[in-house]
Amino acid sequence: MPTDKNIELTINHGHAASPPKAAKKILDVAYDLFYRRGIRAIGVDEIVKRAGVTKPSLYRSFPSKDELAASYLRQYDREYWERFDEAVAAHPGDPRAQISAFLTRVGKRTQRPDYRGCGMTNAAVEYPEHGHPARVVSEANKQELRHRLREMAAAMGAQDPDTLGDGLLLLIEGAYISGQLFGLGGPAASVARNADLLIEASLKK
Amino acid sequence: MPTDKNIELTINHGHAASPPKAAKKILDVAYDLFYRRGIRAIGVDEIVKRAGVTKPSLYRSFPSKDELAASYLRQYDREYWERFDEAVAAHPGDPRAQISAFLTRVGKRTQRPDYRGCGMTNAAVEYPEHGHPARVVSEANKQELRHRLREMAAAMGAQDPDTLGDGLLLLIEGAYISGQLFGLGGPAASVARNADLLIEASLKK
DNA sequence: TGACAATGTTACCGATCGGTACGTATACAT
DNA sequence: ATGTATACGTACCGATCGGTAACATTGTCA
Repeated sequence: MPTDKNIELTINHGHAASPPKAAKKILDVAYDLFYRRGIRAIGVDEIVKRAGVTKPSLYRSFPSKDELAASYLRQYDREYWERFDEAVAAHPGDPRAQISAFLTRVGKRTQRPDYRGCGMTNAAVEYPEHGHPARVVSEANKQELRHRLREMAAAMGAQDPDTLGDGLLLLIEGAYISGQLFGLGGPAASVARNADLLIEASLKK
Repeated sequence: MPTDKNIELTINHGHAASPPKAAKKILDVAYDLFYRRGIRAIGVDEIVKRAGVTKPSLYRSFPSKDELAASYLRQYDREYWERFDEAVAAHPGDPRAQISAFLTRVGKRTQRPDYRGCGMTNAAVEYPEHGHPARVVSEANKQELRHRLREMAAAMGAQDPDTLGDGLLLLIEGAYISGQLFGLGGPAASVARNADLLIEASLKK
């Protein structure tokens, strides 16, 4: 991702206390609304209204609504890998424990009453057209997830690391979706246990 | 689902050869467009244009766009269980083979170049609001799927049938989503193999 | 103080959104 | 032939969509 002219890079450009606080407020509000109610469902008018600013402020910081959505997803991406890396860092050198920690966390998140699934997954569903700014970010996130899972499956000594890594990804995506579909007590609650069973069955004997 | 005032029940009401064919064309076109590009992404104008009819024709057969979307999903639901029951009927009395057959089929479907995921899942993502006509149909479909999978898991002698059933559901939903995210060669291709591993690890020893 | 750049505001654009009032065409029964 | 019911089309509605032109305000420099 070589070109990135978005707000997250220009938010404090020099002057110590010159505040483009509007851009931050806009992104914060857009993040919340896009995640909770969907990107297509939210109009720019509602975003600027809730952010307490006006439309031109939005369009001076973001070239378009689609790019604002992409910025939201880039923010989501950062926080996503933060959570992932926390689980990894908690169990150095033990990929199986890392996965277990991450999936336990995912399982818990999916049981929260306001859980709305994975922002990345949802965006890809909302924008099937290849090349859409939001979808590009989403696809990159998922490719990275697949890559990491396959590597961890190899590190934990799976017979077929690619299959196990992909199996874990299927369980994770299933948890994201069924978390928002079934709510509390849904199948997503069992993602960690099922992943553990799958891992156990996939290791070299 | 006791009340159902929609077109599928009134499409041939008496006169042998004088049905409102407009309604069928509308539903067919809506099915295709809603599935391929998303419900929110498609306006009623495009539907009637592609169907070769006019807007009042649509609103005479369907009370609203939301209800048209619900009708599309009811149609999707019927075809869904048709496919499911075919896999079941192919292996009478052998739930494990039934699941295997269904998941092999799902895996193949997800690898088709124009695959766009599960219409039910996608609709639930597009409409997070509880009670939305489209979401109601989608949730019912998923509840039924969960129920059937848990029953089949019990029938095949799982140690913890509910956990295995839910695990299979997670894999299936993961396949639906990653099928449209990764396309050909994505993780969804391995859904049947991973399900088999999970089943093997979940049976009573 | 004056100049400049950045940010904010008012008011508006054409296009499209879901939905409808109302007139027309066709078929059948009387 | 003429009523009656049904299906379909023309033309339109207000609201909202994403986006912008022109102007006012602000803070930071010299």
